[in-house]
Amino acid sequence: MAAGAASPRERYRSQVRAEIKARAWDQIATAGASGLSLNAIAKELGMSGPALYRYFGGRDDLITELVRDAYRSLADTFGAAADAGTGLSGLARAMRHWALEDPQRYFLVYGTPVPGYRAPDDTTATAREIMATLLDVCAAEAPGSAEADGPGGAGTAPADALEAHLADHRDWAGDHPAPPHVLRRALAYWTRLHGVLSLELAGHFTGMGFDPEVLFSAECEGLTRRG
Amino acid sequence: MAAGAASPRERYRSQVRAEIKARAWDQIATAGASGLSLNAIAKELGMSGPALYRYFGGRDDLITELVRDAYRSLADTFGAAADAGTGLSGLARAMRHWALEDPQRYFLVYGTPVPGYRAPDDTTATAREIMATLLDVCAAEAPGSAEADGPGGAGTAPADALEAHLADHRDWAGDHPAPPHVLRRALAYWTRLHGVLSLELAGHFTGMGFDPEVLFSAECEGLTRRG
DNA sequence: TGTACATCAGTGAACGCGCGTTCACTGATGTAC
DNA sequence: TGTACATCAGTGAACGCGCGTTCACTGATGTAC
Repeated sequence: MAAGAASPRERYRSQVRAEIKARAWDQIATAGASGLSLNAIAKELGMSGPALYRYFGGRDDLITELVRDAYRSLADTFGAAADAGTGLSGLARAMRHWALEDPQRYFLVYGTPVPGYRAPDDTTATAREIMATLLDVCAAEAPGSAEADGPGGAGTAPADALEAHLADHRDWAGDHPAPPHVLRRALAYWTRLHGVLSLELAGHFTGMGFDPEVLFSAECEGLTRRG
Repeated sequence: MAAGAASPRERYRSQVRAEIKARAWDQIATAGASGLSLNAIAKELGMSGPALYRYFGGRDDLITELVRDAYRSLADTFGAAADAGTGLSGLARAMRHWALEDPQRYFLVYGTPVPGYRAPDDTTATAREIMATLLDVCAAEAPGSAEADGPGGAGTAPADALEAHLADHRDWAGDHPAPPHVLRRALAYWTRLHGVLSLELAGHFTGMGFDPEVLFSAECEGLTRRG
């Protein structure tokens, strides 16, 4: 932190900004993102509606900022989990924890897209950072060759087709040196986690009788060990 | 159809009801479920706002009806795919087709839950019907014993733990005679499909460079064949 | 076939509401000399 | 240290808007005799 000391005004400003965001998150948790209201936030903060325009360009700007923060916090969570050296399943558990901690934050990123809205451009970079972390951990953990994969892994025609396809379509991996079978595993792992999480968070397992965590664990390990 | 012939009035009524719903779907596709407006629907239909109250109790009733229809149409799609005898991957492809046909319909069922709203009770029954169909097809296709599963299948500790857990927590399967390893495979299959679909439909693969369909196919076959 | 009545689709005015946002203004806080 | 000025947080009134919903009413369609 080499930046000059923030002036009192700047400190105050960012404090209020943070408070506004906190209230915004509360509201999203209560009424969903579409129920977010500037006036309601202002009221909860004990100030008048128009005051918020000192801090955000408007409702859309505020939401954009929340989306950005949500992406950022997942990327950080991922980064920390990778540094902890707990491997792929550590990454998965970190993600599940992050999601359960605030389901609406998860949904703001991975939930139903609102038709008109476009996420800010820099989230793409953050999304790739997340994938890069996943690829790092995946590469470190992967067996040296594809044939170590089992059912659903290399050796089945569609999995081979996918690996071949990914070898030629790896924009999302940037310049990561991961070989195709790692790309495939990372991608499959990623989607499987989201499969369990999105259903769990949306409540589609409630009333089914089983514990989502057990299912999650099984999906966690499914791609990393073999039977 | 043994019911008595519908009176002209009844015919007209259900026609208008259908038209209202159709417009509602259009609107959801355009602005998301939260942007659905009775007045706007009425305007598009060339009638006044209050007229809709002849057909639905109000906005919430209309949405509830749409949710019910969405569940029903997926259950029917599943049923037809099962009858077609195209196996598990036929089921999966039918589901993907159903989802791509109208992403907002998918999201109305599996997307971000709106915190206050509760789905109508009878959707639970439809949801179980869907799982029952999945179990049927899964059971027909499954190898006779668990040991035929590969990596991520039986033989790994978490997968065994899941099977054991499911053997004791099978409310969702009703009285379906499927053995534990079929329960596990059905559930894993189900969540994996949703993993790819929810990310694809929400647009998280756009700009990544690969074709979601290839990934989907790989996940389709992953649990059904072995390498 | 014709008349009397009931049903019911649809209208138009009105209700209260909360929303995002603008604008001119006040008053406190900081800065420059 | 004190004064003059600039910055800027926050207010309150007002704007137009679209929303869901109610209500009394009109007029057409169906039914019963």
